[in-house]
Amino acid sequence: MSLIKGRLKRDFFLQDVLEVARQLPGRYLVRENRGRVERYMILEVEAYRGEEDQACHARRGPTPRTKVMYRSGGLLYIYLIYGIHWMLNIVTGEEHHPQALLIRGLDKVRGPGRLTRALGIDDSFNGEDLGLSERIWVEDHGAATGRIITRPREGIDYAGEPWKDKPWRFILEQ
DNA sequence: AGCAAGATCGGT
DNA sequence: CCGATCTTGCTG
Repeated sequence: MSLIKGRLKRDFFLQDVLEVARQLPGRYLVRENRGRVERYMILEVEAYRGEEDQACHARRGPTPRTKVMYRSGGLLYIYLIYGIHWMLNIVTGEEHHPQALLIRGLDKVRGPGRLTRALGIDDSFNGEDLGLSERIWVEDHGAATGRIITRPREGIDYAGEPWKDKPWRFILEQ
């Protein structure tokens, strides 16, 4: 586990997605773009966990789109929703255990579609390695203030019971 | 080849 | 509440 201040290493993202979801809010998403480095505190994430999770894109098994979720943690999974918005996800867990965290909210940039637009993130980031990338990574700046609350995930009623009610949305309240 | 649905957002 | 906009994955 990376306890020193600085970039979170791959081992952090090899944990189970629910563990990463508890630990990620309060950490910083860092984007380097045209020589500028911008840091945004992560405030809200949502966990998608395994083929059995009927809300997870991996519920139908590996496909061209979801194959990155089957790789080991620390890579980005990017997809387009409604033909309009890019969604930013971080793959977690061990290889062959498809999991990902949707980044739903940053400090000053709420909403998963808005934040990718604000940070200039598109499908060219699919498969990007957070441990090695020169343009996007996550930093630990020490303990966050505030508490983390959980809520059901948004927009996944189609998943049915029990998946639609799992409290797998994690929000940092400050 | 055709089609229905979607981890959203902004405007009425 | 509705439309935008287009990829994905299922069906045949």
